[in-house]
Amino acid sequence: MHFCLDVENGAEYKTHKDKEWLDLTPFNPSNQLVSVGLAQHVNGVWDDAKYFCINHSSEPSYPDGKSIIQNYLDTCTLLVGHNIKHDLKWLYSCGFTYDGKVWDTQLAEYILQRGAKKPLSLAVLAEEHDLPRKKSDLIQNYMDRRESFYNIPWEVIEEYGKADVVSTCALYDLQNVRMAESSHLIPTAKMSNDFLQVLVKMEIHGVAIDQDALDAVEDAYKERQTELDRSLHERVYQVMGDVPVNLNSPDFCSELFYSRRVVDKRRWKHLFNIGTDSRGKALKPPLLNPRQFTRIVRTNTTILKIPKVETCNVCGGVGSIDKLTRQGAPYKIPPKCAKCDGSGVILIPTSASAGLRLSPMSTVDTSAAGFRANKTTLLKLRDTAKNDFVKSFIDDFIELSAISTYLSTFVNGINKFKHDNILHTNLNQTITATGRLSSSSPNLQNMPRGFTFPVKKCFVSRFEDGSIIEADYSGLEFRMAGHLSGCPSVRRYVEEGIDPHAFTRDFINNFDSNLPSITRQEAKADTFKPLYGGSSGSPRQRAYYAGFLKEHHGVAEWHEALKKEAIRTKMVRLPTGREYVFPYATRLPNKYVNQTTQIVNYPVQGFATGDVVPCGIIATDRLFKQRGLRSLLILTVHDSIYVDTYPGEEEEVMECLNIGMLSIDEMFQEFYGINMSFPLAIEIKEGPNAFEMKEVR
DNA sequence: CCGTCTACGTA
DNA sequence: CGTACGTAGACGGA
Repeated sequence: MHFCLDVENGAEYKTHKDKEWLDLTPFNPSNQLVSVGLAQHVNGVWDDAKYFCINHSSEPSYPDGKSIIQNYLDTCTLLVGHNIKHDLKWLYSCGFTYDGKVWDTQLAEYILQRGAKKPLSLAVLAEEHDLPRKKSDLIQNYMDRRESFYNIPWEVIEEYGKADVVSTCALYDLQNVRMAESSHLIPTAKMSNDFLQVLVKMEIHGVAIDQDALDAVEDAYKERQTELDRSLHERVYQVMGDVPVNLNSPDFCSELFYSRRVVDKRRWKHLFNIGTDSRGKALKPPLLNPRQFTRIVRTNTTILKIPKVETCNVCGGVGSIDKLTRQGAPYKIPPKCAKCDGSGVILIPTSASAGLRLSPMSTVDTSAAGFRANKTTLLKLRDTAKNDFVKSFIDDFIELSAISTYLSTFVNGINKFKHDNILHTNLNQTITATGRLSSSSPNLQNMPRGFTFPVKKCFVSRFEDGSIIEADYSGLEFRMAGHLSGCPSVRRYVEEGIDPHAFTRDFINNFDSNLPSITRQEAKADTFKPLYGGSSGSPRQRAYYAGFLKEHHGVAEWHEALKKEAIRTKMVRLPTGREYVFPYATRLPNKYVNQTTQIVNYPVQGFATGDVVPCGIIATDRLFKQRGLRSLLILTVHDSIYVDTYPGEEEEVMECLNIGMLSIDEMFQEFYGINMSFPLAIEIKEGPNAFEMKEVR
């Protein structure tokens, strides 16, 4: 029996650090499940949606609503919904159970879009395909007034909610037709929907937070932040004089480091092609030789001077002026002095140069406010710095910037989103162009790497004497590039146990012994660059990139084949059937193929982290269930799985990870009917928290 | 108030 | 012509 389902729920506006955000989750005790709408597929058509009140301020709850819904779920074999992960989280959190399959119309639409990042809301899709519409205008006023669904009149909710179900049913019917026309996408849709059900569990489990550990790390960071802030402000005063200081401001930092002020920001942006394209990617800077670059910089900036502070001669230092209203009364808030902008002082430039006088080297160093003050640019220019004052300033500034991010994004992020010491991140399936997950609220995919980041001490087991176990695929993207391309040399590297990143490191370090050597971690970027169509860099990097494609010539040949496929079909298809569209793939007169870097990257990224890893996670989840483990899957970060391990289950959890994550061949047979016999390997770490992890043999 | 830009971090 | 992401703060135009 097939059903289509949609829930409505209460949502609370929350405040954290003066910022407001809407909490829609079932994990917030002030949010309630308000209603459930259900339509049933009978004799090939959807019946009229039934609508149940669960919790509402004025409407009595539907008599036996919960058990009626549970009875439907018990007979259901396919549950359809738009963004059904949200509905399932609510149902499970309210005690409902469901064992059948799901079909998320949003997820299916995402797969049908083939990497084109177009809107996926039910409203837009209904409009686009001329389906029965959502009735968003019914609730718009209530939403604007921030009325909770719990308080919106019941008749309105019922009409709105039923319309959502009807709209979703129609979209599902249409998708059946479109999927039949592109039947190679069906296995990906089915796998993704199975994966969705594991993700629901992961999000509900969440990560347990040790608040004391988090507070301790926060205190340590804040102490260091205060010290760096004080010391940097002192030094800024020496080189800038008595000016307003904001080390978070790109505008101020540009002037501080480069001693120049942009005359006309609009013209500056135009000159250096600063901005983002329709997909949010940075535009390419213009090609200028050093002479042209220097000339443009000189003619469009003024040199900054240390100002002398004088009392404002208009307001006499008060900052406001004695102006009366038309009625002759004084203003409640006296108008600001226009001359000094309310500061009471005016700054007269002297002949002394201000700032740290770094010289930008090229267009890549420019930004909208002038010049970039990020880690890479500053480290690059640090070598050209005239004295130790500048060098140590740069070091301390870089450390402060990092600590500020750690505190504002990560420490605050955890505190902002956790519910009762459990952090339920969102694992989003329909965001990326490639098919991998994204993570939000908070983003747990961009935490600094484990052993470098003490904040991870707060990620602990919820079980007394429990532990955190993490398993990740070794060199997955490199291996899958080898599988997809059939490159014999990549396969040989894997079979002979050659570490590709160590190889890269040694190649680059042996190229010229006079240059500083790089670490294995740093070499990773160089391994991936040629794999994803990159070729520019320093002489030793370029030599390595050329060497990579010569060594792994199968990869180079595959890149050419992919480009041809993209030009011919405007599409690239993976062995799993997943597709990506490249509508502008053409060969330009200079032989370069538009969108090359995406054409060669998407298949590897998508296959490895969008097809292989989800299959490994589904398999691991099945093993946990079969063995009745109490340990919980709690997170995945692209090529890794985290488990909150129940004490005593450590060995069995590691066994499940080993079997599950390495059963891709079987999983691919099941979902896609294809072989994936390329050798895979995983590494397993265990610890009392996500910081103190030790590799387990 | 909202979009753009910069910066931080990850695989 | 490495790719893919999310979040916070500053800024600037409505």
